[in-house]
Amino acid sequence: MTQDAFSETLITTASDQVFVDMRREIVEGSIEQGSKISEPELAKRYGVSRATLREALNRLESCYLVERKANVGCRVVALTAERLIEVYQVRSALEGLACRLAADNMAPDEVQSLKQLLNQHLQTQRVKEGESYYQEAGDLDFHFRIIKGSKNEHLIHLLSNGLYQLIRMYRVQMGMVGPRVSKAFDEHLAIINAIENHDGELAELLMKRHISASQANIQAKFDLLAAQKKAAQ
Amino acid sequence: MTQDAFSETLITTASDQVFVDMRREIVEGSIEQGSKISEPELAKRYGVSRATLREALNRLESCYLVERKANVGCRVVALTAERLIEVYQVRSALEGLACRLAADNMAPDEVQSLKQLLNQHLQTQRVKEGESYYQEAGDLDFHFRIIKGSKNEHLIHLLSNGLYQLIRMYRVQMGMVGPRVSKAFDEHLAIINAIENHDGELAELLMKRHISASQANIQAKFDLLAAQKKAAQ
DNA sequence: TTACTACGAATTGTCGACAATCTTAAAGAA
DNA sequence: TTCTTTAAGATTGTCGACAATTCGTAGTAA
Repeated sequence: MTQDAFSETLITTASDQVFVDMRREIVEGSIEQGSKISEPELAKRYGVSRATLREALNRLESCYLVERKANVGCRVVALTAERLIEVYQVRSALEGLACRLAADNMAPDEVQSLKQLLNQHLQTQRVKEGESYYQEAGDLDFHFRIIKGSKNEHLIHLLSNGLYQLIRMYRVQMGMVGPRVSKAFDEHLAIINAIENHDGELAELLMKRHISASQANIQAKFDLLAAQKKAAQ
Repeated sequence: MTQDAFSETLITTASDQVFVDMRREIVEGSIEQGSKISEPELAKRYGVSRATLREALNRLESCYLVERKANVGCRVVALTAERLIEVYQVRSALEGLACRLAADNMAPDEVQSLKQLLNQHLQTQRVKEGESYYQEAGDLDFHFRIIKGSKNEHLIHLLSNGLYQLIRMYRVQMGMVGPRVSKAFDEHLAIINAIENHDGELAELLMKRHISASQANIQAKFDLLAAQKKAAQ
């Protein structure tokens, strides 16, 4: 029984393992977006029965990575520009809330630890100059800590088990390693300061802006890729 | 193949039917909150195999009505005061967003139809004087229409398939038929006016307030019931 | 050629049985 | 007595097979 990195999923059963594996493959694009999922084929590939695979598919559906139709089957979700907007609208509202709650509920040592993490990121960033570390794992870590700091279990579940896998999927598959690294760092700093001052209103506002900027960044990348794709035809 | 009233669930398979039936029983309290669910027992009761039942349980889990632990089993969610607060914090953020979006995206005829519905509610209310109709179905209908008016599919799914069943569970089991009926009507009117004027900011604010009031109302009932329960011991 | 129908292959939904795990209760040791 | 250990019982997880439905194809008629 191990624990998964990207959500607090305890891996105890075979279907847990298949769920986590498939999730990784979908997020990273090994299993192509929009592609149909054949139950018999994948069951054989993961070495489990169809019942076990279907259990995993059910859970992938609840985090919006696949879509099912009765008697038809399962498809990996398709990353469209429209859906990106929808997801980020929801994310902004929820993570804004998380930030406001965190300003009230985060323990002082949690805040200190988060500030320390930011400093550490700054060091790493200076050395590696635009290395993808910060943008990927570091940014995720920052957001997760604030989400947890809200102490709202329902909200935490909704974001970390629900939305974030889909958001990661966009980021990974769009290849987000842009020039937003240093800007994002400053924004993170401002947010944590607001939280430290228990200024929930400001923290919420800053987080919403931060997320809007992130959305704009991904959207630009999306349009760029779409244009390249069109030119290649 | 029929359609379910409380979410756009198309009932095609046996597990669909079990899912909808169980959901109703849990929301209404026929299946007691906090109680353990025995797979063999319920499978027999619904006349399906365990596989089919488990499929339904998976979906009940994704709308937060049951909780599962690996190798241990399934429990109906317990309605606590803490959870009520958490859920309403999330609801307020999401439905506030829905309202803001609806102010931009709702079609004029949808707005008119909603105003008409409100008038109809007013008539009914005058006749039946505090009858539970408005509080239950009418209020739900109002909120659902605005949620749909946001045109954000992800948000719509999150609210109608996710949160609202849990919210209904609180309302039904707390026996919400209070004196908020007329007040709620006025609040609804103000909200739809803001939407009609495309004033998203105001609409969001009003909706958040409306939901806060609703939360306070349920919370009061919750405390009352808790006090009665304590006195009875 | 085009549209419709009917058939067959493949896929999904459902079932009953077996294996792995947890829970309960009894038995034994400190 | 109280705590630990162990074994039986029950419950969940997993499997392979069968039934129901869908999708593609070939064939027929207009």
